[in-house]
Amino acid sequence: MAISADPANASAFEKNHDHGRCIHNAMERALRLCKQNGARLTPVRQRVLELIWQSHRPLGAYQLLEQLSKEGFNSAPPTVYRALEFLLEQGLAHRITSLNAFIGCSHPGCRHQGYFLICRSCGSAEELPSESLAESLRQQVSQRGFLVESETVELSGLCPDCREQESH
Amino acid sequence: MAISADPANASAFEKNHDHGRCIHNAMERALRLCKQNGARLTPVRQRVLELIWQSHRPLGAYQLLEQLSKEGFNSAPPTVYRALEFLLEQGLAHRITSLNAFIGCSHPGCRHQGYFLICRSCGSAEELPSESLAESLRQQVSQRGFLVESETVELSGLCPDCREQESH
DNA sequence: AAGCGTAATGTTATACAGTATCATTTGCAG
DNA sequence: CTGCAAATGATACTGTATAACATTACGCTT
Repeated sequence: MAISADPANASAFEKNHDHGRCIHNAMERALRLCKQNGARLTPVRQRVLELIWQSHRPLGAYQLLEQLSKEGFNSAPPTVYRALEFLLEQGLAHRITSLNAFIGCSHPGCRHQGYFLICRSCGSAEELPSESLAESLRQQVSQRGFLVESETVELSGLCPDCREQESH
Repeated sequence: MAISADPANASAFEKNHDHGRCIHNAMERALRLCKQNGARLTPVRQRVLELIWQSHRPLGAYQLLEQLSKEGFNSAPPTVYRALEFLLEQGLAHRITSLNAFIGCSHPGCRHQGYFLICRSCGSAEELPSESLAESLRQQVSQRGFLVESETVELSGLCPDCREQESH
């Protein structure tokens, strides 16, 4: 599999991109967006965001909690759930319902629902930004007079890399 | 809103269809399918299937459990989860991930993933059998070399009836 | 700089969802 | 009727998420 041209904006399924830079960029964007919205990216919130960016795999609330606890943060469930709620509100993270887990949003700022591809083998999840898909969903549904307010679209299977592995 | 032509096969959002008949039909089909597959539709399993058919709204495992308990069935969680597992395997029920709840399958027998429209106001959920949607999902995704094994597509919002209500 | 209101965090407890494990019973093929 | 496999019973536990209330920190006004 080829390495994407821009290492800071690579696919989650690209195992070799410059992840340090990738996280750094994400944090910069997050700070900018929060300032812009008059929202406070406090230490816990920032740290949670970093953690869910660090692994390109969705993380559960209690995994995050454990890490936070190691780092001296308060370690009761509400702490992490509040931080996550904030990040979801600001459009900085997504929730992966089918995994009870959370992941950083790869296109923060623009209002959107995430459509996700989740690899059952390596656990990575990638956001699928497809306007045409959104369009065809909307079309199907409005035909029936249904008003869509939120969408959960999560496809699970094998990412290109793992698919290759398994065929050996 | 008009009453659908076939009362036994109405939309979940049709509040006035012949629901007794609707359940009856579902149970007949279920029995036939199980016999066909050499699977045993035991009393708990049958009752759970009836319960999730009765309300056109997805029911949580513990709601089901409570009802079973009232009716003298064993009332420990594994009982209901086993029954649900069986029904999912047989393609008689679906799981609605975003609600942690379960609903009867309206097209049992044919292998398919359910795409769901869920009304946040009345709680009904309806299966959206859209081949074209499935097609466009598959297309988007195979472009990226991803192999889809299972799909979760759940759209939440307002059903036609509730939409009307709210506009008053 | 002091005081004040709101937002954020701390703390405890509990609700809700799902599974592991092992014992017991039931249904059915031989 | 016997012996195996499938189904159920029973207990305990793991994991996910929120309610409720106390306390602290922040930023604005005066």
